[in-house]
Amino acid sequence: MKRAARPLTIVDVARLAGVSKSTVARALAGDGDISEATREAVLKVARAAGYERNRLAVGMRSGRSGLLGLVIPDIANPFWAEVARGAQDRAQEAGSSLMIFSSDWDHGLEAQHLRTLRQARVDGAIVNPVADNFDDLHRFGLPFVLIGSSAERFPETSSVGSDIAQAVRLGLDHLVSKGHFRPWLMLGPRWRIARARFLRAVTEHCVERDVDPASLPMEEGEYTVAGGQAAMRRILERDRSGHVSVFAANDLMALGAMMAAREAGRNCPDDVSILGFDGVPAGAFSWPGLTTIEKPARAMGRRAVECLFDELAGRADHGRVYLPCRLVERGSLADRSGRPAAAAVAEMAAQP
Amino acid sequence: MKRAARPLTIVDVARLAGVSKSTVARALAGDGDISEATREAVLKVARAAGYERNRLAVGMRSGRSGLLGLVIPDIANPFWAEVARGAQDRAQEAGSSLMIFSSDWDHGLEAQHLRTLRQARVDGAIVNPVADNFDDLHRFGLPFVLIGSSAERFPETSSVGSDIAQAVRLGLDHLVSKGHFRPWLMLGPRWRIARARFLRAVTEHCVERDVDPASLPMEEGEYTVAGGQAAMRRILERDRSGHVSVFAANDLMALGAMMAAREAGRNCPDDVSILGFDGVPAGAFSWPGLTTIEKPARAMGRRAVECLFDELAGRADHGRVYLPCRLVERGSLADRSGRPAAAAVAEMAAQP
DNA sequence: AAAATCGCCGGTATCGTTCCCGGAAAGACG
DNA sequence: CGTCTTTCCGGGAACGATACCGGCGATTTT
Repeated sequence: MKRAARPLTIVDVARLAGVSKSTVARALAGDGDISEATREAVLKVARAAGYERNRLAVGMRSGRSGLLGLVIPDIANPFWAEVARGAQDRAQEAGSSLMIFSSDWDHGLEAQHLRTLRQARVDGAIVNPVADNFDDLHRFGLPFVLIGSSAERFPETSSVGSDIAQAVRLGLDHLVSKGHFRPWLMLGPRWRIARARFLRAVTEHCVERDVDPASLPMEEGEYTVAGGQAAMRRILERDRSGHVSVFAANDLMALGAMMAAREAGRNCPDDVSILGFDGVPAGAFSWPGLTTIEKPARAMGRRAVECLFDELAGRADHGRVYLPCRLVERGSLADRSGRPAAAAVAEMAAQP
Repeated sequence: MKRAARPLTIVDVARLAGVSKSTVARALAGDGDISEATREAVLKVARAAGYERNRLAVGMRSGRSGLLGLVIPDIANPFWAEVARGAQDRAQEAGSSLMIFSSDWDHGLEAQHLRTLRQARVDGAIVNPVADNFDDLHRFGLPFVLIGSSAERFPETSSVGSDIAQAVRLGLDHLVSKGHFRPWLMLGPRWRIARARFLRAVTEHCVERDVDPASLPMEEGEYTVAGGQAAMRRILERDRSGHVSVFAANDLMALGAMMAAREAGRNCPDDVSILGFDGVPAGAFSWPGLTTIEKPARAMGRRAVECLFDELAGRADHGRVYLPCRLVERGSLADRSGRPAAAAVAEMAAQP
């Protein structure tokens, strides 16, 4: 156990190998003017001596620190944790490491994190910006990639998100295929960017299918369990027409809706059908299991890192990447496709 | 928007302020031989010019990078994500930043992450070691603090964990207070260190209460939903004595047990009572809500960083810190304390 | 055969910061 | 007034690595 207190440097290796430090640097870099024989010899000596490259010094001289930044709302949120994991894995494959920061949807914190990243001389960053806080990003001065929503304001940067339009299509088609022709839409609060995107996707899909978007009933609430619970209570009050179907814009709201239904003595999926959106792990443990549309969180993280590398390499196409979502069927949606046609027509005609 | 492509250096600030770079360094450091007047002036110039300290260079020259490492099994696991969040917050308060790595319970990956941390010249690290992989840690060569379990093998390093003994006491006392005198113990697999600690705590508590530990029935399985489900099926097969109570060593297992009970047509909490251990968020959304013992994950993260700072400052007492757990009552535990005494006695006498 | 090219390597400057040393100015004291 | 501290600041040497330049043989070109 005689590990040297002070780590070895490149000149130590050079002395041990009987070459100059330039040669050692070339051997380590792997691409310089060096013969295969000496490279092997040098690397062998370096390994045997337990040399480990000082990435601080490398970053300082070469201008590339090998560090990447990730600024997300909250690492303790399961969705963002998945994103972080994907980014982490991809960064590691490329030999860089990730510095993760949680902004808690707070402008000041976000600005502070961006400053920290600049001081750490990260090569670039992946950011999910707090709504309306684009000034700090504009003066960030380093390459970055957006993740999540709200990419509209940055025409010159690339971004990675989930394909909301495709997800909504998937959800509505599934609802219809199970015999739910007029589902309630449970939306988030008006100031959230995600709400507008969700609603727009619904409208477009309705137009494609020759359905009047205005015919779909709506309720709204916070993107939380409590918000979904409250919204569901209002829905159950307004809708007395037998089976109630709900398409929630968020899994937590969907879970809340499930709880509200139970409180009201309604059984899911017999009396109430619920479709969620996100794919949080908790949805698998509820009863019944939450049928939902899963966002590709981990893949988004991976892809964002790849986009950032493109940006860094100068071969940036500034594209928007929208990754497809996946339907996860569990048990919260009743199959009503076998009902007599008359019943379906009656439901469609009913006014809540 | 004319941000300089190349960031300013300390000599730029020196030129702007009309002093030497040493003086600027002193002003920035905040404690050197410098008059209050010049410090103010220099800082003002630095701020106005948008100077930002290069932490790479600082780390290189001073030997302290301001970087901390955190190696955990999986950042996408809600428990570890909470730990990471706590560590992150505390590190930020102290002006350092955290590099997080997921080992996936894999020896090779863990070793690789430790190497990366050494190359990044982190000041120290917080590690939840993969079982039996202590060699890599021993040759890590940098200050570190253990988090989670398995601290026994490192008498010379401090560690932070949850107080399993107190948690088990809390759980067993609560079970008894609700009239569950002989709960099943649902344990993890034999090779996991946590299992032994849990079992030891149970034994100690039983001895204190003059109960024969061997009288408590047990089942075991993987620390997963599927593992808990399988274990619960075996329990229900073996125990035909009316109400079945289970103390699971892990929330995921508890959730699995709940699902198995439902499959078997048993109602929770009327026919079956379940107590979990961990405090994962999903437990709040199950039906019924999972009564559980919550580990102070975020506090553990914070505390681990503080211990690491102590270690770095040389004032390490190499202590073991065990943070208390908290009982969270939801609905998975029936209150049977009001039953006639005869029934309770009969239950205690019954053989599964 | 002289000149140009090429592969491979060593020496030196440099990245941005901190640390140490020495010196100038200012105050203290006999 | 001379000397001795004390306070404050500037100059240079590191830290560990890479970038660049130039040199030396060996090979190729004209």
